[in-house]
Amino acid sequence: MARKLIRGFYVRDTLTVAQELLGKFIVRRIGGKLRTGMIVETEAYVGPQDRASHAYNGKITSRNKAEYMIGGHIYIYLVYGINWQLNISMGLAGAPECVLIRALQPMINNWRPSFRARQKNSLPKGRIPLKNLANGPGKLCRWLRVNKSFYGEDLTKSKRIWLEDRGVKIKKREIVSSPRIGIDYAGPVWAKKPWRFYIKNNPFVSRI
DNA sequence: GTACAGATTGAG
DNA sequence: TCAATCTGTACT
Repeated sequence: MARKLIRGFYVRDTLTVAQELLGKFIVRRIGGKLRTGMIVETEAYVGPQDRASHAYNGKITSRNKAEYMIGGHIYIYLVYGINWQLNISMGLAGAPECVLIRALQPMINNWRPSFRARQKNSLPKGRIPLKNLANGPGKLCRWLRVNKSFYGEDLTKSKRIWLEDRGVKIKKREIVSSPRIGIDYAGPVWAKKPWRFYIKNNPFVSRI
């Protein structure tokens, strides 16, 4: 039933994969337990021509070099000093393309974090509505407990994080595309590209 | 060495 | 509406 996504899935056209990632599952092993969420929102970044991409104009730095890896590797970085952003490299080695995972639908019915969990994740006290657990790129990284230590991780080989196809099919007409979030600096042409994708009417997307 | 802004978030 | 918070990057 559940099939782990293999290299071939990621080594394809980035805009296509960004849409096909909707309905796929991220599985994260923490200790002996699995934490799973269905991807409901993504954004595509297609360097080097994309002004919104960290790899615009072919720029390579120690921060963004994971973007150039062959599809299926994690490109993760910190924004605003606090929030990690989980990206997956796409395409062939040397192609600076990636997909940002913006929101997950957590695969749990209810969740009241333990004191220990709150400490480790800097989570607020009390019950956290499922809806607000992973409905944003920074929040889902906190929930999955991923950070710089996952930089360059191979999703097809890792024992602590990978992606699965569980047979959920998202139809074309269920996919909404819109401009990407927070990239006005890229100028009107690139900021307007409808490269943000999310599942229509899904309550777990970061915003409408 | 220093300055500056950001693929966000949560509080007010 | 705005501050938090820190790293990468550019420039002196």
